[in-house]
Amino acid sequence: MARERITTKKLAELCGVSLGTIDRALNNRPGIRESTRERVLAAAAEYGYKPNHIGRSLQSGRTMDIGVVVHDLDNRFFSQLVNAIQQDAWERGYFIQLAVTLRDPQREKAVLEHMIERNVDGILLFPAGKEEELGQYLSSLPLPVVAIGNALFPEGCCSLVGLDDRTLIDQATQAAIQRGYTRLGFVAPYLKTSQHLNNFEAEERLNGFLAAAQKAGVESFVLDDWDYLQQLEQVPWKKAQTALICTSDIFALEVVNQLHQLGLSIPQDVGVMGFDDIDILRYASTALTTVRYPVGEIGRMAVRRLLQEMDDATLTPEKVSLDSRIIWRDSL
Amino acid sequence: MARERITTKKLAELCGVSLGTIDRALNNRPGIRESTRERVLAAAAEYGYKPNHIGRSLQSGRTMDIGVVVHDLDNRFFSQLVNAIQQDAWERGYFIQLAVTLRDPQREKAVLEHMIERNVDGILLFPAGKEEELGQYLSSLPLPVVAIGNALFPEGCCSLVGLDDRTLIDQATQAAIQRGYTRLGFVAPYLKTSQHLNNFEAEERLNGFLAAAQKAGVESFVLDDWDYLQQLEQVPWKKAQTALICTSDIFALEVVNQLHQLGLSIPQDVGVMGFDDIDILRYASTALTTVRYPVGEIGRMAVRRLLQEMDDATLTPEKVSLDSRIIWRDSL
DNA sequence: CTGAAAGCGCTAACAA
DNA sequence: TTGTTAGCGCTTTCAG
Repeated sequence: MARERITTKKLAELCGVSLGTIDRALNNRPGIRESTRERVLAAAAEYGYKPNHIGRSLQSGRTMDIGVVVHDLDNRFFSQLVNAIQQDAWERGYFIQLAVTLRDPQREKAVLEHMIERNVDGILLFPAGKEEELGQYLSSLPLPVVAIGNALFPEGCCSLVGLDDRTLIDQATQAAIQRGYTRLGFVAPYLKTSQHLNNFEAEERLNGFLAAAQKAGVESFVLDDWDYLQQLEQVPWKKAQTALICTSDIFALEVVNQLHQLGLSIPQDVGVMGFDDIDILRYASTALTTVRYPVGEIGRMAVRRLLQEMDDATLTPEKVSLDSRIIWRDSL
Repeated sequence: MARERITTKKLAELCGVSLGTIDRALNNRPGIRESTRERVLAAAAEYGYKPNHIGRSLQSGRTMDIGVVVHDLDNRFFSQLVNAIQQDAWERGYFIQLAVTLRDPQREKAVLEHMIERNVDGILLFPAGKEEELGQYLSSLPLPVVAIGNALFPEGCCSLVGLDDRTLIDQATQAAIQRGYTRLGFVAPYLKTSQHLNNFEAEERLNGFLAAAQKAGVESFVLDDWDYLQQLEQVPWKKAQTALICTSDIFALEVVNQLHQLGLSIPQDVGVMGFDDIDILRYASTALTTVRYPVGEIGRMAVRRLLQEMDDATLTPEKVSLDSRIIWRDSL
């Protein structure tokens, strides 16, 4: 806690010049004698002048901040995402304002309002709400928003960067079938209880799963509620070679724990496939086969797209799907 | 992308009143006729007026933002920390500006400069630099800084919220000795290569380890370089019951992987103790005994202390150490 | 090459 | 009860 911040005005007094001259010196503008510039810069250094970004923002109408809104950070996926975004944004000269929704559409709205009041130049959002209202609200905002992962309804109200979830799970399911599994289970615990939330990704994955199972004509079931671990106790594993396709690695790891509890071996008795390829799989009790979620690339792509839209307000919403692939390990 | 934002000035024109009246209506100030207030509020709603935080900040001198600077977010510990901070700050009406240092003192300095230019009201910092310069720099800032985890040198230049690392590891080491281990290894890979960095926590833990080992008079060794996993191949495990005390769970998990590779059983052949109690231990191949790092409480305590110092500039730096304890599981 | 003045959006102080 | 004015720190005119 120390000396007061000095402003351009005081600097002008101290140097005995006008504000215009200070500005020309500090910001490398032309039309100033070299000796004057040096004198000003020397004084600025001496008195520890630091530009006041607030004043500059008010004048320029830009804050060089982008707002990042995700569900939470306890979730490994989001922390990796935010990390990638922050890094990339920093390198492009932008700062991050961070807030979380806790999957609560009300809070999402509140957070977005705060972001707007703070005049961020653009927003990256992992949407929690799915109501039509959210889409309209976002389209009405005076700044660009890019959605990540979850799509918004109605579509087309803002750009989306994510994966082609449906096709990927379709392919993963087919791969499981090719490996000889004759019964397929899909694990997406929150699908049932949070229908009012934006579960675009999970729904797309479910659709991909169902499509593949139907095409192949194999038996299938869906565990879409939070009692999914107990449900596993009821499955007649011996009746058919079963593979469990999970919407995320975390659920897959829980499934693995539970299967071990039940005395079942993986993949001999049951096959398990995850989704995300989170880094902690490295330490897991079973090496999990999974679909890679290129979280870093998605973060960077989202930043890139957002900056484009910030730069050119006439750009129309676009859907960007990144590539991915199955990472084969030991669980399926 | 839609209608322009409306300002108080335009609102005043539209309502046919003055700026002062607009202010009184919008901010619930006294001295305005109720009917006028209602008329203004109705107009504000109709035209979608939203306050401009930038203008307000410039006038008030406060941004209601706090800067959060950590090493990175890939590290689970930091993402949990930031999560706790963000939640708590939000509830107290503050927003988070987030940036990472990547453990680079240069970048740390750059990031802090940006935070200051953006006029955050206070900063929470997990320090990367250790030079005396950083301490002096921080004390010279016109806003309060609270350090988390790592202390700053020279001490006393800002408050610190963390654990009593030395005592905790001392106790953990003693506990290992009581369990019958007769040789003790300490694992802190980065101690050797990053001596120019702020490793206050790790150094304190090393000191605690050495103190306990010396008191008990047992054989001890330290693995302080990045080849620690290879080093494990050289240890004559059969010669004495060995316990490995690790500075963090991540290293402990790597150690566990490597010991398994070497065909050793835990804890029969070797004991392993971690530090942090990160949540992913739940899925790990071995249930790790560890020292809990109360990351949520530390984040909240840091926010609390920072707000106090923001509120009262006369407060003098203080060191806050939170309680912790050993979580006994299967690895030691 | 330099200075003066206006204005970004908001609030606070003072008049009316 | 309402209006007017000045100013937060900075940039951008337009004069000189």
